[in-house]
Amino acid sequence: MSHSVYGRLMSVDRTQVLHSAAALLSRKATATMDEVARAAGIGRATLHRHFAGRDALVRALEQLALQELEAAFDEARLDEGTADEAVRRLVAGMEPMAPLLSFLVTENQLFEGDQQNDGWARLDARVSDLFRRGQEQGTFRIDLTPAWLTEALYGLIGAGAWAVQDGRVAAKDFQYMIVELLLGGARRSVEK
Amino acid sequence: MSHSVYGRLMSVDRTQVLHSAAALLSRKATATMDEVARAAGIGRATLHRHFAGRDALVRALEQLALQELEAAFDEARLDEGTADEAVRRLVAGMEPMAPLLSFLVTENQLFEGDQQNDGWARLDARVSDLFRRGQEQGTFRIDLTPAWLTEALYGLIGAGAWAVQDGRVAAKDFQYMIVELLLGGARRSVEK
DNA sequence: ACCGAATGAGACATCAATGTCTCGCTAGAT
DNA sequence: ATCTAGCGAGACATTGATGTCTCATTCGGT
Repeated sequence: MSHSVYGRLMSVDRTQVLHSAAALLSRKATATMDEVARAAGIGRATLHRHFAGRDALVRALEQLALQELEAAFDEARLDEGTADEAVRRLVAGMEPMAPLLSFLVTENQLFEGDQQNDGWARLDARVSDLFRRGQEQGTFRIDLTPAWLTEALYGLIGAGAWAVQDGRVAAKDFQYMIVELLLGGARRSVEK
Repeated sequence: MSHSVYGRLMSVDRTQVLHSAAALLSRKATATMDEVARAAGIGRATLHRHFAGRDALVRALEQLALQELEAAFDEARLDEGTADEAVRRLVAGMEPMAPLLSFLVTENQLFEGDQQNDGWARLDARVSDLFRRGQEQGTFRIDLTPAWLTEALYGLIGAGAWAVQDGRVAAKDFQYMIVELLLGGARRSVEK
């Protein structure tokens, strides 16, 4: 009896398939199952063996995103240091999954009417708490609700990913543009 | 011979159909032609008589959005008053088409590889010019490029539309949240 | 060297959406 | 009152993606 990581043989790495699917779908949301399979370098039948259908694939992508986001949030240590610094660490940690995020956000129209996956609620709460902490510490203005700042963060990350992919913003400026707009805003502040 | 507005009889109002299609598609981007027809209160065959196919429908929606955005930009008088005030007028004028905008932005993955519709380029240029003007007048920081601020504006409007539709932000706060974040940012400024 | 599990390729049925057509009807013009 | 353009409803063929199956092959473990 052989058992590798998960107790059985694994020729195709499920995670690797998901990542290439994410890369493709974030560029072409309507990509076919066959295109996803080819992009991952596997056959369509094999893709079907691992993910029952397109829905299952999207669900798996969502789970992957949730898991990686939780990890990124942990690593960003949202409750340490100033809220400013925590936001910077957060954006930096989220950059690698910006394309996947923007795909899932648009795909989340699937969940309209359905129960919201509470995994997203947990993440939203963590970000909201961060902004709330910044407000309580006097760093952030209190007239913008934490909920809105959370939405704005996602929106700006999506816009940034799109702008970079379209060549309107240099990839190296991704974090700076988002963080500076979110934290500092377009209006010039006398402090700074 | 009879000729009304456009030289012939019109039982179904093409613009009205497009607006209801926009309302539906912004909520459910994968809506079927049949669903679009039902939402507009017409038959599927009739919808097909007016728009050859789904592509043609999306193109028409795009043209409608371009036309209404141009009008909104004109009415916002982007080159009058301070850049701040112009941005406020701009966001106010764009609010009614926020859902349509967010739909088209995600749908614009269709144009990947194709030629970008230069109508969008014109609009982008007008917004970019506004931000550039604000920079030259010393109101806006110069380390955020006009191109990025333009993308951010679209991104925030999309995020705002989504947040409102999802009940996370009150509709009446839509303009305020977007404008204040875009102009003032999350970091509290001593002036204000 | 052997064996079995998993894969790739392809065939196949299914299904949903699309696009086209016909036909009976109605509203508006004359 | 009549006529006709345009509509709704439905039937129909077509298309493309999906999901399932089979079979030969390959790769890893023993």
